[in-house]
Amino acid sequence: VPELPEVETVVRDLGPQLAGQRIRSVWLTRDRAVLGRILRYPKDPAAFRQRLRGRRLEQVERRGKYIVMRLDRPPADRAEERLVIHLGMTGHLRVWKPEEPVVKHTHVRLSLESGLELRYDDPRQFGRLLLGTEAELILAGVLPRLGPEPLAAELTADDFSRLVRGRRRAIKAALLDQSFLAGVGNIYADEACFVAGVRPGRRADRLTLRERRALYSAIREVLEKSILARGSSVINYVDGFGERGSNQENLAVYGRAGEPCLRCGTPLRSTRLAGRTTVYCRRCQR
DNA sequence: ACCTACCTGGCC
DNA sequence: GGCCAGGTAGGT
Repeated sequence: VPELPEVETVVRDLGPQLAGQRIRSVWLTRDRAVLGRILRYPKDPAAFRQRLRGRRLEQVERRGKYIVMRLDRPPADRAEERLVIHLGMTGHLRVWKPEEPVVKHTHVRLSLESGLELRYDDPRQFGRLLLGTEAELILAGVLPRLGPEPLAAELTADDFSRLVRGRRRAIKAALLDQSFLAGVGNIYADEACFVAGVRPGRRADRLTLRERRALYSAIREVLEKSILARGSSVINYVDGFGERGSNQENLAVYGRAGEPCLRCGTPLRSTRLAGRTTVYCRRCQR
């Protein structure tokens, strides 16, 4: 579900509600099988609870599709720990009033000093929670290395161009690879390729300089536009307040297979690429 | 650099 | 009942 714009929206929503809040208590589902899938580090639910209880949430940030919450320093002056959350396909992270009914598939609840509750629900259980220092999480192999942030000012068109030139796979496969670029998923990969006029199946290293530049701008454009629209709620994405985004109304190709291209009217084609449904216009995209 | 698996739920 | 879904990991 959530790609960069959706995660960014959740992070911006949660920041003010969570920053400075101490965690009073930690509730975890008693379903051990579910916990085993979701708690990636520490694996032991008791250890996870104990390490989180009483800690203060300092700041909420995003890295790729990950939500990163910095925690206050532990007593013994050890390195700073983070609570890292990936929403998978169907994860939701929201602040609730304690009296509000707990929705099905709620796996984690943190009660805060403010009296509110941070709840994590995830029907498909593809999301995950990690808690530890950066070194610890990297050592445990639970934090994959991520490529650059597509919206970072440091990533220039030339940088991007160089990265693309070095890949031999389909450009869309590269865009979906989080170690190549962090945060783009199936929706925005297709949308960016459309805006850039590039077929998703083109080999990355065969794109022209012009096309690589167009793609660089297109990626930033579709991501920024979606952030402004508070994300794409195609199926069940909601923001940190439980509200749907509106960027699904801006999507030109994703989910529009067979419908006329908005630019030329040709019916959009659907194919399978990198294991994902891929929609493009065979006339506008070369 | 591919597949397939991992889950639930919605739609045909 | 089967297929599909915005995600990754883990095996080949």
